[in-house]
Amino acid sequence: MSNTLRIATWNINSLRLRLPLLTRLVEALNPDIICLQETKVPDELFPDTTLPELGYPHFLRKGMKGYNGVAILSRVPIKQVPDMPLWCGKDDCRHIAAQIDLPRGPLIVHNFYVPAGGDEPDRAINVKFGHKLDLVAEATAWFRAQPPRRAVLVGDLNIAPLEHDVWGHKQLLKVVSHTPVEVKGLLEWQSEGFIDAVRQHVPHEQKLYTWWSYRNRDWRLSDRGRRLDHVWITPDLTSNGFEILKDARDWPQTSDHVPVCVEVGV
DNA sequence: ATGGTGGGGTACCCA
Repeated sequence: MSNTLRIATWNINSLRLRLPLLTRLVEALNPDIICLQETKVPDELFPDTTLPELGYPHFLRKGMKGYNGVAILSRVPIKQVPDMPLWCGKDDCRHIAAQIDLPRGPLIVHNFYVPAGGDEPDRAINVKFGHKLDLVAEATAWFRAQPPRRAVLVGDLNIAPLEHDVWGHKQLLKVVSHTPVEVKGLLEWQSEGFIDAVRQHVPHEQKLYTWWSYRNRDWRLSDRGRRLDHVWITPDLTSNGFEILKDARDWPQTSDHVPVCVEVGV
């Protein structure tokens, strides 16, 4: 018997504005669990009557006014994992974790929104870059102290770690999201017990993106993408396959990120 | 080299 869960992640860049697009996501990917980042909605304004109609009666959310915000929507019952760290001492709604009780034992789903990090890749002059590095380092230390098992970690991690996770490796070495110090940090975090559940299916010399800037008029033609959105699993789970919903980048009034979905053997 | 486009919320900040 194989038990699987389809787990999707999407930086939706305003949940309220793009609520209609969630229907398309469900039709295209049929996920059991949807992890969202940049919901940009305070909890008291969360659309909690619409989500059950979409087929997701179970959800957790952690939102604030204007910025950031994460949510986990589920077809099956979930409960919030309590007592998670306040990363970098900030209560800025960048992480939420769910527990799903399954026949083989509980599964933990972590949903992260790592800071973008500003423009200048130098923490001496850009506190946002320092914040990004610090959050990644804190998360690394946290998972080192309590090694994950039966866990899935998803989110907009805002770092493209591999050469072919960006359109131009050399061009982007000094661009925030692909600098060596960020890449090193992200890979160290991943090495605390996780496997890249998407890249394991794709040769490393093949380009793979999940984000295309709004600033390119013809995003598909210029194809200056980056793989900023990730799905990691612990080795006691299996990644049976994945989908990067590139077509979502052409949806009306869409996000600059596209959804990523992995079918996980749990 | 620069600026290009979005969202939030109503002046800029953030991506």
